[in-house]
Amino acid sequence: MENPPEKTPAAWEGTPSWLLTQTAHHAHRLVADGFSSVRARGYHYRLLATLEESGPASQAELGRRSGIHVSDMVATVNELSDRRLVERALDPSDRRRNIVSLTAAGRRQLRVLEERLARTQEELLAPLAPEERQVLTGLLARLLEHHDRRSGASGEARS
Amino acid sequence: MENPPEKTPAAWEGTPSWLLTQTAHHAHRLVADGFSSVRARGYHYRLLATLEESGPASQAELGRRSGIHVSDMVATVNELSDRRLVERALDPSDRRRNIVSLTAAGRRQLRVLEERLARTQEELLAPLAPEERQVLTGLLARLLEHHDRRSGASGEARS
DNA sequence: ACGAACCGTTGGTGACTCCAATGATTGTGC
DNA sequence: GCACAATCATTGGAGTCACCAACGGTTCGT
Repeated sequence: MENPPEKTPAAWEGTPSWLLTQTAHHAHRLVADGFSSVRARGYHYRLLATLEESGPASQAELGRRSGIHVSDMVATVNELSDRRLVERALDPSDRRRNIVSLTAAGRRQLRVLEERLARTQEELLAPLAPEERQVLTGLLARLLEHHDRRSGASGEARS
Repeated sequence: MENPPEKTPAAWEGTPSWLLTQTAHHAHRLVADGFSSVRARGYHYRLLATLEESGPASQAELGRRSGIHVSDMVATVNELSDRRLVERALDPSDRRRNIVSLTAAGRRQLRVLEERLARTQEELLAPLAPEERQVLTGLLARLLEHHDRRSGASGEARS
């Protein structure tokens, strides 16, 4: 051709939304890669971590706590209970519910995932100085809180 | 129940990767919402913008320029050409290729999408002061560049 | 006891990304 | 010139994350 020399950096590449989503894509890939080496994915970690933090609960309750949609919770619990990382037991006091709880193996798996996750954070923020990392997380946290409030506003378990 | 009072903020909620992906999720939703009101999605905008910036090209070439996977390019071009926003013509000099080009309607649509996108950026960054916005985009850009280099390293059409 | 609300489950949608395989076409090496 | 390699468009699939509608079973409020 006769017009390719132009190295146009693409209009959208400077937009905050692009920077955010692309960086997040890298972050997600790093996390997923770290998890996949132990046959896990994001939902697995979130569920295990939620279970350890707030204890056994019904799937609906866990969904509220972890932000995982109830219908996705089914598959997640299935996958984890197939590998004996969580246990699904009937609630004798309410036969609608399954009470999901962490097994010893699940707790061990969680430790592994936490370690993987921590290493990923390092990798993700590698090019930034400690100070800059704080600035970044601070700004992101503010953005996140702002948008969480106006839409969804999840994370309310309190009565 | 009898044990919900604990308001555990969840371990992962402070991790940079969580903040990033969640904020990006909001960003993506805002952008998608803005686009969907004119029946468009991210790929449509990216393709239209790429076409305007670097001119008509084959689908493979457009894929390289826009970062859209070739197999997704097919569907994207289909959708846009169905609505006469782009044109798919056979390349007389190479019968393997389709030469995709922008129509007048496509250019108009691009103007609309750009306007939507710009408004979305405002919405996204609403809680941040102008100075903070610059800091954020700067940090994100550095992260993105870093990770773009080590993986993929796409965006190289020049020799 | 009846209806409302809740629970788990199934099955589907959508966006974005990526991969493998295929047939047609072009270019290259010999 | 011809066989082989490379390129192009296309199809079909996968995987992650998120969300929705509907179902039957269960419990709760009235």
